[in-house]
Amino acid sequence: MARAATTTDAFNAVAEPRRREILDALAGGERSVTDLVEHLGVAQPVVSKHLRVLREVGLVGVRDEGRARIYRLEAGPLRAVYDWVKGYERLWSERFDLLDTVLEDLRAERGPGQQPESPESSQEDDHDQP
Amino acid sequence: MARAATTTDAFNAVAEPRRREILDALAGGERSVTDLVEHLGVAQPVVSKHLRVLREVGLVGVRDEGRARIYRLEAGPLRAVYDWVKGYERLWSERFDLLDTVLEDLRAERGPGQQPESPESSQEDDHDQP
DNA sequence: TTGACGTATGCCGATATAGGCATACGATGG
DNA sequence: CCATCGTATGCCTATATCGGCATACGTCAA
Repeated sequence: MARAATTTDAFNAVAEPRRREILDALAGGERSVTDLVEHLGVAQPVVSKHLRVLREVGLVGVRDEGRARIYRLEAGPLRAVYDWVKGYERLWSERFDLLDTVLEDLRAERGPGQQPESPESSQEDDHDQP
Repeated sequence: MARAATTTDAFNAVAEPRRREILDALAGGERSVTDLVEHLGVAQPVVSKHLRVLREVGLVGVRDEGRARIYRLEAGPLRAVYDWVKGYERLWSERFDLLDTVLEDLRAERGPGQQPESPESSQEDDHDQP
């Protein structure tokens, strides 16, 4: 067996940095291939090939305008990536690990039978690294 | 040039579904290799190899316990993925907002007891598979 | 020690990739 | 019709991959 095709899903398509750059560029608005070629500073066939991959996973859409092809971002498939990685958000902050420990300690101190006050509601703190 | 190594970064490491499964499993707590083998239902060498990749990008850590090796999640590197994809979140939300607007308009147009005018909404969708 | 256990590694084969280069192709303007 | 522009595609090479299988390695129990 070989590695999964880049066109398998957004995860694989987006693993390539150049393709991320393309998406980043398109996030600023529609662009023609030539536009992207200039923006990325790589050969045109390279860009066209990456665009093909992105199109196949539904991350970009195309529109014909005269002899040019205008590409646009279609972020939908990224949602799978987002949804997956989002679940790990709370895990990468050491500070948060510390907080976890503290909370656990508190819970323990309070003793069994006591409920911690609705910890479910405080979900959206932004845990940044110092 | 070939495709970037899976050990290049979290993006590449995580493109493999099996490795995501491993991380998901480890999110529930430390696990030995045998544990993971059972959990995933694949051959042991396969698991060991995936774990190697994950270790090389810093997504897991190991600890020796007797003859077993206990792996733990180390989510840090996922932050790069999260930070990148997070920027796109609002784009599919916007889409929904748009949809909401359209639906609202339709509802308003229809009014109490009115029919919606045949919506010619469907835009592009050029999902092609050559 | 011997042997069983838990893991890691080596080798193989089939498959794809990314980019370089040349070229094919459709649209447009003389 | 012909030349040119804007893009896509084909061919090529070097390189990795993932999984299967066998096996090496370290640890623990008799």
